[in-house]
Amino acid sequence: MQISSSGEGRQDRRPERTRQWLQKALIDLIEDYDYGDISIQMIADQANVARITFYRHYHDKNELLMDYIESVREELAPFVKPVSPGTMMIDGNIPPMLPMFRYIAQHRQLYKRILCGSIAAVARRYILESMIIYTSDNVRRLLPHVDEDKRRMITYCINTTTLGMLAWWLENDEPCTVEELAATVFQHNTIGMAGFISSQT
Amino acid sequence: MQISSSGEGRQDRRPERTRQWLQKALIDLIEDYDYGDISIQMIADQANVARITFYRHYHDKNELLMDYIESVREELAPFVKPVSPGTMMIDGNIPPMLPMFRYIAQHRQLYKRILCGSIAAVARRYILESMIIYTSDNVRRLLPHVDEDKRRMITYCINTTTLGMLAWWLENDEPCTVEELAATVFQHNTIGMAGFISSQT
DNA sequence: AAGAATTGTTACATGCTGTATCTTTATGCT
DNA sequence: AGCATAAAGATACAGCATGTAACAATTCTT
Repeated sequence: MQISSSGEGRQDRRPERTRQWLQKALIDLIEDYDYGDISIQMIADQANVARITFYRHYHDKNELLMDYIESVREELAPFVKPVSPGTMMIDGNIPPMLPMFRYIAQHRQLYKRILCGSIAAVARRYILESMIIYTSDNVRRLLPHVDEDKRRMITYCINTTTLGMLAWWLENDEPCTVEELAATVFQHNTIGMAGFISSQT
Repeated sequence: MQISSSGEGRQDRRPERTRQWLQKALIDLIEDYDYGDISIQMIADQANVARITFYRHYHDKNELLMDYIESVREELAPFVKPVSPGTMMIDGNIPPMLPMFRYIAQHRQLYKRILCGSIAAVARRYILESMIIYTSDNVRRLLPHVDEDKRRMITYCINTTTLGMLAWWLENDEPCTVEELAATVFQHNTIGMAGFISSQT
C-alpha cells in the first residue's frame, strides 16, 4: 500500500519539473528576445539549470518549442466547437471561432510572439495541423458530397485564412475588434464554402 | 566623350557582380540545405568569394535573402493583372491569379523552398507586403463604398489565403492541378468578397 | 599609367554547439 | 532510515560560425 502517492505509482518528478522550467524560461525569453537570437545557454541560465541538462531533455531548441506549443494546443482545444450547418449562413450570428479569438486576445503578447515572430515558421506548421484535425470533421459534415481531395483543400484554405488573419490582427495591435475579426474570417470562410454547397451536383 | 560606356557614366561593375554571385550561391545552397543551416562561410565558398566580402555587401544572411526575394518579386510582377468587377462572379472564368500560379508551378522547386522551408518566415512578410501593394487597388475598385479599414482587412485576408494555399500546393507536391487550385482560391476569395458587396448599404 | 575602389589574405576574440567524464544531489523503495 | 538509482551539476574540450581588423593584391575608371 502506498501512502505518498497521489495516484499511479509515483514517478520521479524531476524530469517533468525541469522541462517545465525550460518551457517557462523560453516563454520569458521570447518576451524580450527574438526567437532566433535565443541560445540554449540563455534558456538554461533563465531556467537556473546547467546547459547540459537542456540536452538531456531536448535535442534542439525547436524540440523544446514544439513541446511548449503542444501545451498551447491543449489550452486552446476547449474553445474549438463543432459547427452545425444551420448556424453557417445566419448573418449576425456569433462566429464559432470568436471564443478562441477572445481568449487569444486576452493573452495577445504571448500569441503575438508565437504567431508573428521568427518563431512563427516552426510553430505555424504545427498549429495548422492541429487546426486541421479539429476542423476537418466540420467540413466533412458540412460538405458530405464533395470529393475528399477537394474537401482537404477547402479545409486547409479555411485554416490558413484563419491563422493568417489571426497573425495579422495580433501583429497590427488591434486594428479592429475581435468581433469584427471573427465576423470577417467567418464570412470569408463560410460564404466561400457556401459556393461549394450550391455547386454540388 | 565616353567610349567604353554603354549608357550612364560607367560604374564599377564588381560590387553588383559580387552580389549576384552571392545571390546565386544562396539559391544553389537552398536547393540542398535548409535555409537555417546555411552559414555565411558556405555562401562565400559557393560563390567563390572571401567570407569578408560577404560582410562588405550584406550585414546579414537575411539581408541577402531579402535582396534576392526582391528580384523574385520583380519576376512575378508582370503576372499580376488588375481584376475587373465583371469577371469577378462569372463561374468557370479563368481566375486572375492562374498565370502567376502556372509560372510558379513551372519553377516549383525554387518556390517551394521560398514558401515552405524555414526561409518562409523571412520571405513571407516581404512577399505578402508586395502582394498587398498589388491587390489593394483591385479591392478599392471592387469595394469602393466599403470602409477603408475593412478594405485593408479584406485585402490581407485575400492575400494570406492565396499565399497559404500556394505554399500548401507546393508543399504537398501537386495535390491537384494548378487550375483547380486557382479556381478554389479565386472562389474562396471572391465569393467571400461578394458577401461584402451585397451587404453594403 | 596612376589613382581609387574592390577584393583577398591572414589573424584574432568571442560565443554557441554538442559531447564526454566525473561528482553531487535528489528521489523512490524496502 | 538507508540504499540503489536516476537526475542534475561541474568542468573541460574540439569544432565551427560570427564579426572585425590590418594589410596586400587585384581590378576598374579616367
